[in-house]
Amino acid sequence: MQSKPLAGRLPEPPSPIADDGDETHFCGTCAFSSACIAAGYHKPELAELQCLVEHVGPFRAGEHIFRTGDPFRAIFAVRAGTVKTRMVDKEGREQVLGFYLPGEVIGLNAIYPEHFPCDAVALDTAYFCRFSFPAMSALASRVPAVQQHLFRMLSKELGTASLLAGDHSADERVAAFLLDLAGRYAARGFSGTRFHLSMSRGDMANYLRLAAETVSRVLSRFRAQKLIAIEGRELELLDPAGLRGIGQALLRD
Amino acid sequence: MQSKPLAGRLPEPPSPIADDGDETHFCGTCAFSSACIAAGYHKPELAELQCLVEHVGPFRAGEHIFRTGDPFRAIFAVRAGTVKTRMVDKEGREQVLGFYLPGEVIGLNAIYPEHFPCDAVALDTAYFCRFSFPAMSALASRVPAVQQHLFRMLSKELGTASLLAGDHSADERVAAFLLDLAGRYAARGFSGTRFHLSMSRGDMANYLRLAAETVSRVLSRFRAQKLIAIEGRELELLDPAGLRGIGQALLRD
DNA sequence: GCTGTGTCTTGATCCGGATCAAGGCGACGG
DNA sequence: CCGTCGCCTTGATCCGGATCAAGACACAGC
Repeated sequence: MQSKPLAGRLPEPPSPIADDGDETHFCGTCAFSSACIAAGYHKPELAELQCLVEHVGPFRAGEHIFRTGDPFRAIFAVRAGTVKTRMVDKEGREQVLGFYLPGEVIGLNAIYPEHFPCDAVALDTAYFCRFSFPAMSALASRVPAVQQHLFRMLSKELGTASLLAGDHSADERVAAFLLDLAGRYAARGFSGTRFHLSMSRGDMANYLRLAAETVSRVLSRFRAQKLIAIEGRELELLDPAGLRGIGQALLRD
Repeated sequence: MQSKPLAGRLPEPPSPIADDGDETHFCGTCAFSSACIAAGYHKPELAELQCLVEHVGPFRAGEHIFRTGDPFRAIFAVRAGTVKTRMVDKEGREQVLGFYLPGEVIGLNAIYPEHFPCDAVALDTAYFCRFSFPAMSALASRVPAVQQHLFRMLSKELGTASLLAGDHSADERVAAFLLDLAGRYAARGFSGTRFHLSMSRGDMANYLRLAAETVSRVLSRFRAQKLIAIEGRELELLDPAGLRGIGQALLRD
């Protein structure tokens, strides 16, 4: 089973949400926040955005937010915790498609097939905002900022998908992965130099198309080279510039 | 430079377009056709779809439809010919992101960054419909079917991006690639068993994260196993079921 | 005709990372 | 307390595909 082996985990239940807000405000870290800001908080349409949102959770580590084949009815914004999405082929082999941090959105790849093409699994205790997609589409028709925001989120995810497309060395992959996580944490207002890796080495390796042993070796080497400090899943980037030098081929090509 | 080494190429200029239509009809093979059908051909809004379209081309093999960094103003539907999209890192290494056949759309990954994150290069003589994106967005706000279609196209491309995510053998990759192309040709009304490979072995290999030599060897082996007939870039699938058996791990996991 | 160029194919060798194997460590349950 | 179970780390070996190399072929230009 999934586990949370470390004693000192983030104290999520006490303060799970950066800014849950009142009736007219939205989570400050949320991917939709800029849509709200662009449209203005007080327009009546935004009240509808509140109406079509449903807070769901908590999900414990290992629990599914949705499963492959589930009919698509909503997208989910992560309010707290971390999620992996994955596909499992008929031989039972898992392929991790991505990790999603607070403020990021899962389920966009289900619009076209109308059924979720992958599983979403909580890596730690996680909370979500559930947006009914039909309601969201209807709102998008009336509020250009919401439509534009959906287009942008979809397009953005296209870009990240092509990030790990190339064939790169294990060092490049791991360095780029750590920097990517760091940047995403920083973009949401968290520390971009010290953070907790919510995923196991195995998930990380699977996502990066490496063996878990290789990831472990690379991390050990990076530590020996004073590029990072890492103990279990607690990570600190000691030399982001050095990592950038290693991983640059994968970043903003 | 790019070349078209084979003498007997498709006679594109004579009949480049499957169904170019009149004022109220659209290319039958076009990715937008279902949006038009869903909305009905005769609604006045669809006349606007005609207005915001501009036919561009021809582009000769090797010419750029857009370049990395160009400001994003429009998306392009392929009317005839084939396109590759690619990123080139600062060391000059190329990474092919995808190939686009008639009826498919390029440029969706530029919405978020607002600049094209990649080059689009014609692989043979190619023609396009250019859709102004601001106009398209405005139309999408008024015609739900257009909005929905854009969402679906974006979401669909997310799915294909995760197709080549896993780590698979060279045989699996090549088999899945050939079947993918076959399926896309068939979906547009072309033959799904005999078609021309517009891309070089090098581009194919680059896209599949293999060496060109490996692709060449795999194709030779598939030919020896009577799975395919291939001569230069002319391909026939002799045993699609056999290929499916090899590539199934990559197809609709 | 000859020559240069780019593409494709095939063979020989090499290497990065996968795989196999073993051991450490912390958490948990008896 | 000990035993089990995951997860992580490190070492030893192996292999698929990259790389190096050479040659075939078609075509364009002179």
